[in-house]
Amino acid sequence: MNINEIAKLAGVSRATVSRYLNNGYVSAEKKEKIHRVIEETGYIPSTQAQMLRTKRTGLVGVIIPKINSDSISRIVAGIGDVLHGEGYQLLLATTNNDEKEELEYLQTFQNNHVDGVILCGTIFEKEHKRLLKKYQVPIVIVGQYYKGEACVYHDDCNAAKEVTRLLTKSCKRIAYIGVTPKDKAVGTERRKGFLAALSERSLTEVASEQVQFRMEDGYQAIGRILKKYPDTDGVFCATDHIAIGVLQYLKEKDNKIKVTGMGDSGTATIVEPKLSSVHFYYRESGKEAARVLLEMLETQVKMKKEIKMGYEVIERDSTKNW
Amino acid sequence: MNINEIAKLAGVSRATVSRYLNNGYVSAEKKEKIHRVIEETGYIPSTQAQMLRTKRTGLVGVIIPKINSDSISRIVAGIGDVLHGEGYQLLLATTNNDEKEELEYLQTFQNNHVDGVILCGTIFEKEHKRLLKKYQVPIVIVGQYYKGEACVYHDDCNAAKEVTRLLTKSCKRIAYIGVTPKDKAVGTERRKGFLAALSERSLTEVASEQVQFRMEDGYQAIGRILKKYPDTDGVFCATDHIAIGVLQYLKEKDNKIKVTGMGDSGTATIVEPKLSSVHFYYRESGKEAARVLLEMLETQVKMKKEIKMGYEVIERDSTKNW
DNA sequence: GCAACGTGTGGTATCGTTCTCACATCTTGT
DNA sequence: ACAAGATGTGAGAACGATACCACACGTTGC
Repeated sequence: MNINEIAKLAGVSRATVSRYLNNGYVSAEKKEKIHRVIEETGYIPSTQAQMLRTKRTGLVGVIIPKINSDSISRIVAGIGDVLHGEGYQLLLATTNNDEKEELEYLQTFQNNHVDGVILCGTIFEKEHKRLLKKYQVPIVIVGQYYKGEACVYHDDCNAAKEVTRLLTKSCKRIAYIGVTPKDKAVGTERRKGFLAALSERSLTEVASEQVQFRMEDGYQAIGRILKKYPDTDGVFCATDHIAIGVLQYLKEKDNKIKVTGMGDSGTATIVEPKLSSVHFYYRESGKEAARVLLEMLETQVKMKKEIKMGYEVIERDSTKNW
Repeated sequence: MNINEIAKLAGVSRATVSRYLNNGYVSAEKKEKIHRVIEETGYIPSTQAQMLRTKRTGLVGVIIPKINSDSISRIVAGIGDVLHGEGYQLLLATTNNDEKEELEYLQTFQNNHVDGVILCGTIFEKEHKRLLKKYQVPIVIVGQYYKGEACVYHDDCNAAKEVTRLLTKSCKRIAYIGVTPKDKAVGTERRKGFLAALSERSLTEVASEQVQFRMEDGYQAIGRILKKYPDTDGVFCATDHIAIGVLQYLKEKDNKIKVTGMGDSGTATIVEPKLSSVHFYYRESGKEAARVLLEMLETQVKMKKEIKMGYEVIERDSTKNW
């Protein structure tokens, strides 16, 4: 069932059917006829043919490190909120934190397929910069500041600074557990904020560990730290996941030092003690990124809008006496 | 840059370039020439044109109620594991638990766009049955048993039964908190298993609440139950989320009755007491569903394979004396 | 010697749309 | 009354690939 058949059945030309489906400029009489035929046959235009002809796919590629993450699934949900409403579908690509896969997907998406890309990135190396510099498809980066491209990011530095103050107000020997500085947002910025808060009080960190994003990493890191510096009285963790691993260790050892996380994951209020953390409006970030992309798609202009999202420090029990 | 240009530059016909890209049957000499031209120009075949011509899109539609869920994100991850490897991309559609949206996406996907569909369904009503009966696109249902279609589902009934035994071995006045029976897997089957375990010991439930999937629902439901039946000594919850809400309430009231969940979400080991639950191999379910779909895509046969996945009961602290 | 087959090649039709153009008709304003 | 514009229509050319067909050549086997 194609547009030709419909045209024949309705006794009009193919072009008129096409207009009926798109512009207008069709007489009421023929409109009625075409409408009836389409109704009867259940005809639906071939998206493939439309894609070929119009160069629009109605697809937006979303590249994420992994789906099974609180923050990322919220971002994706936000993107969906906005884009689904505008008739776009999300083409999801998970990279499993593999930089090479990420680059591959960027390539794939660029070549074809999608009208735009939203990149939920973590690490940007030379290869990324080269690729992004001459990227053909509208792209928005979310979760990281990236000079020269549209991006929606979080005020990681100040957020980290403020949450660290929950520690510095009562602790003197504070340790740091974070991630690789290659991750500018989570690794570098949060560390910068952490150190800024310490120097406000003329403190220096007791110890610093660099780990992955998993709970076990936090668990083990705090073990190493406490072994070496048993008098540590506060721990800053770059993510809630890490912090929860830390709490688990502390509970086992019945060591009630203070802990902060970042991200306010769903589990932050479930652990005991409830975790002090920073809430980022991830869903909003996703929405915002989608809106910027939409704007680029509509105007066809590559604008390098940079949107910094707010945050909210939430003090719970892990920075009190528990 | 299209296949014509490449053909011209390489001094061969368009067809030969096409063969070079697909079958073979090209002389070494021309292969070399074409290869060089493609290399130089960075030419990439238009997916849109390929889609139109071949009727293959390389896309698989995945319909899920919401992305921000432990079980679902694991299923999606599993689907991705398998399908990405075979050159398919996932087209994600979230329905926000809205039946109408789900039907819409099913329609959208059927009409065009995708080679196959994986439906992560919850509720199947008349409308679904009508639609699925004459569905044109290979489809696999995951998470629910569905007669007449390929499906990958879990042994919810026996899993619920076994996990309930963790309660019946020491409790006599057991309450039930579940979800709507419209959800066959989570609502009906799990309840059936629960009741079966009770009757093994000639027990009857003390109370039964039907709620949504959120933590707050569990929190409030257990409040209502304990108000009416303060001597309740065990609670079966149809999902971990609900159970965690229940635990939160119990901790606040310092009431240490026994609790079970189902699904073994990431938070089950984080709450205090650690939650006894059932582990479903969601990621495997996703993989399995993807494999079944692949088989259907390859053979072009609509097979109604039904795969029941295993489970593992995990006893933790919430069914011990905590 | 020639039928049968495998290999290699190009021409052309085709997929199902939308776009451009030419032209016809119907409203306006002056 | 007539130009200018809005409205309405269809023919035919794209879009960029693959599929099908015809044909050419070289090798076999009998």
